[in-house]
Amino acid sequence: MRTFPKIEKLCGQLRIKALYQEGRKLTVWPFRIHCRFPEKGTPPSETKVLIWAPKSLFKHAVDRNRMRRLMREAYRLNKDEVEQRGWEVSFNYMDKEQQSFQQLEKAMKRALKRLVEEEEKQWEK
RNA sequence: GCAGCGGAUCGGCUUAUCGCUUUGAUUCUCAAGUAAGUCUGUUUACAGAUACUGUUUGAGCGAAGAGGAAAGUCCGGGCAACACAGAGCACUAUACCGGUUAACGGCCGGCAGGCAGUGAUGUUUGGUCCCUGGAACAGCGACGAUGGCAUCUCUAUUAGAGAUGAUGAAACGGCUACACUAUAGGUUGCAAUUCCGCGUAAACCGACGUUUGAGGGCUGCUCGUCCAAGUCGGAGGGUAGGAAGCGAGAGAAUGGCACAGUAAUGUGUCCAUCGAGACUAAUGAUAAGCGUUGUGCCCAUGCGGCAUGAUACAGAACCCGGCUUACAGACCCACUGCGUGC
Repeated sequence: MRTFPKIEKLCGQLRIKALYQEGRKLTVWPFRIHCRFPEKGTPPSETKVLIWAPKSLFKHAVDRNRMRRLMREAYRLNKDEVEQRGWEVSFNYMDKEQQSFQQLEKAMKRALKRLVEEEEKQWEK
C-alpha cells in the first residue's frame, strides 16, 4: 500500500540540522534536495522525508500548505522503490510559480531516479 | 421598475479511487506482548500458573476533523508565574451626558456644533488652562509613515542604538508636540507554567562579603518590605526528548421562545445546538459530474438548448469579547429619491 505514516517523516531539530550540514546537495528542478545515504550493508529501514516550501516564495500559509500537499502526494505515489533504503531526504520547492500535480509527479520521478544513481555512486567509492 | 442608503444571514455540493490526524466517550472486534490485579505454593519475600480484569503495540470496523474573517496582533478579559502585588514619582492610555458589560479605547441611546448629500444617511468635533483659531503653524506618509515582527551588526547590564527585509494605514481626524485636572493600569506572557526522563556539583578558578549587613527576591527610579551567610563572574559539562497545560467538564457559549428595556443588553433554568487539537505542524490528492453566475448564439418566452468564461479572500496553534483589514458571488429586511399604474 502507498501509505505515508509518521515514521516516514523526518522529525527532530538535531537530525534536520545534521542533514543540512552533512548531507549532499542536488538540484532537480523544481526541487532542491538534501540527502544522506546509509553505509553499505546496514539493515533496511524506513526512508525519512522532509517536504516544505519556503515562506519567501509563498507568503500565504494557504499556498505553502498546497505546495506541500502536492509534493507529498507526488512522493507517496512514487516511493515504492526507495521506501526501505533508510535515506534521509529533504525536498525544498524552488519555483516561484505554483506547478500542477502532473508536473510535480514527473519531476518527482526524475528526482528519485537521480537519488538512486547517487546512492550507487557513493557505494562505489 | 430604476437608482441609492442602512442592517442581518450565507459563502459551494456529490460520486469513485488512494491517503493523513484524533478517537472507541450510553459502543467495538481480532492478533501479538506484558504478570500490576487474581490464584497456588513455600514463606514473609520469592517461585510458579493464568490473558478473566488492567495495560502496550498493530490490524479491521465505526465516529469526528479549519474560518467569517482561522488573518493583522490594535484594545479588553480569563488562565499562569513572579513576593496575594504596599507607597510615592515617572510613564502610558482615555476625556460632552447617560446606559450596557467579566472588561474595554467596544457597543447602545441622547445633547450641541461643523462638513457632504434633494433625501434615507454618512462623516467629524466636544474636560480645564491658554487662545481669533487647537493639530492652527511646521514636519513625516501608498515613492510605504507610526507601530509591532524577522535577520544581522555595534555598544553593552537582562538593555539600548543602527541597518536590511517582509508587512500595509493598524482604537478614532493616517502619524509626530505641549501645561493642568480626573479616571484607569504591578510586571511578564502558553516558547507562561508543572511533572517525568537525561545529567548532577554541597566540585574547580577568580572577585566581593558575614550584622556598621555584600548580594538577591523577573517593575523605569526611590522608599518600604521579604530572603540572606553566602553572592556574583569565569571555565567546563548536560539537555533541547516525552507527558500535562490542550478542549467530551465546551461556557462571561450560540440560536429560538417568553418577559423587562427605545436600544445595547439582562432574566429564565422552557426548548434546541455546539464535541478539530496538529507539533518541520493532520484536516488532503486525482478524476468525473452538479450547483450558482457573466457573455454570445439558437428556437421563440421555457427561466429552455448549445458554446465559452468566472467560482473570491484565505489555513486553527491556550481560550474568550471586540476592533481593523481582505473578499467572487448569493439572499432577506427596513428606509430614501425619481418614474409609472390603481
